[in-house]
Amino acid sequence: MIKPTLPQGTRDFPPQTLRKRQYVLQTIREVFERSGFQPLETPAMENLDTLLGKYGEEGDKLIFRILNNGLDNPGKHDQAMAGFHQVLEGQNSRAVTERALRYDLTIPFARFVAMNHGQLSFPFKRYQMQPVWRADKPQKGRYREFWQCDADVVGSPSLLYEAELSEIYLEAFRRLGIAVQIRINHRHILAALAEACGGGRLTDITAAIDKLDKVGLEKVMEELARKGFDDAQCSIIRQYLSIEGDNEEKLTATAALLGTHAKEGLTDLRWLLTFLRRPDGSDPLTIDLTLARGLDYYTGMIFEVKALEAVMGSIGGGGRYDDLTGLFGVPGIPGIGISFGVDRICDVIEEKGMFPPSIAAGPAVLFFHLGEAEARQAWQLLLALRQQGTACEMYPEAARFDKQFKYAERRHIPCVAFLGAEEIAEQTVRLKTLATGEQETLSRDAFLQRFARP
RNA sequence: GAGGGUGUAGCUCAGCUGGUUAGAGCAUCAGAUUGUGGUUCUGAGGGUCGUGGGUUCGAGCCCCAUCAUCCUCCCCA
Repeated sequence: MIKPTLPQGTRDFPPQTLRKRQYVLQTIREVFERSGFQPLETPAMENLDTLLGKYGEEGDKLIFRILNNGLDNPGKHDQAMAGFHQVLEGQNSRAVTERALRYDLTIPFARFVAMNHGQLSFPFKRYQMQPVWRADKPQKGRYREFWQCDADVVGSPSLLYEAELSEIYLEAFRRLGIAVQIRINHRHILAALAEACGGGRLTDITAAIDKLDKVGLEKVMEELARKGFDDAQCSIIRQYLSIEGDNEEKLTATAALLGTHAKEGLTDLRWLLTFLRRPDGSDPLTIDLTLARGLDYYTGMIFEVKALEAVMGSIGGGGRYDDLTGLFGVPGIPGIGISFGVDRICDVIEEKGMFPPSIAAGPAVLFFHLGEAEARQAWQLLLALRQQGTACEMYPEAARFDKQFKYAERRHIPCVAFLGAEEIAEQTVRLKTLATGEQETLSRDAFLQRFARP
């Protein structure tokens, strides 16, 4: 016999935990649906080719690959051996693995759109809530299997969707009771910065400046110097990172520093901020010029959501991509999407103790088991209660009362019903509310009425 | 991929510089009362101390390895 364990970074979800997750999923789903997004699901696994090269070099390493079946087939022995040698040299081999678990929901969606663009009417708005897998090393807020909730729109370059998705973030986190900061930036601005530094090396720059709030300005500049940026280039980046103030001030300062190269990005940001501006003049979004986001396919506005009042990495992110389906041979379909990190969101709500107590509630009524004959009568009432849509159950045997009470308490069942000899004789039922200890004797009709939904 | 912490009862943990039969609280079960529990009292079950080696007269404690888990860096949701 072996000790049962879970694969690293995966978790079981016992009932109490799952209720919390479902509450989060349901809340987000309602916001998606209300905004006109339609549900979509894709398979847990994709062809490896579909995923490789879409998430950057690091991303490829974190994709869970599925070993092909039948590798022990003697007829294919040589092929398999050759494949393994390729794998050992760090290359991919279809002879060994040709499928992989999905890494996110965006690329599978792009694959879906590329396959079905003839049937879809654009703009196409879909949401998707499914687990994804990453071969990361687990730690706080990081799992190998976790859920994402994505909303994407493809087939329109309109900034109206930047606005719509922003409002979805705001509304969802408002409903969940999480205080967040939603940060935005624009890839064009980052590109303009790289341009001002002589072009190219965009990744080196973004990787370094992304760490600003974590390691501080001086460490960032050290890293850049180490990577071979000269004084003139460092000076520009230093000025860029030194830009502070409110959104308006950041826009102005960036325009002054980067000039025409950044114009398009700045115009987009300004439009979005103005569009979303609240009646009191406040901006619900915050410009963060250091925000880069690792995913290669973003080309326009980028988003990231941080929980305030909680130590946690980002709990959501997204951005616009001009040509995601182009990777699959269908060019010219621009899109934008956002993602909710459900597991981290659950962790934050748990940390803040913000889950509504109601989600722990069990069935409405527990029927006590008072003996074989009594239980038979009570069972009929139980069925009638269920028929009208009220959740209820019966204790399985005529155990001591304290056991039956304790069971009700543990299951968070608020009421218990007694149907014993007396009640049967009088055609009544005795109802006790556990929280208050109150008891009352009701006719069976009145009893059913008590739990009937309005 | 690099580096650290922690593994003792179902859960949370104690266990001294290595020394008899490894403990506590909670939980569970049984009993004291039985058509109304949660307070109280009594008792019981449950641990090859993560696993495998080593040092020692003697290891839960020291050493090595291994596994699991948590955390930090990298990167991310």
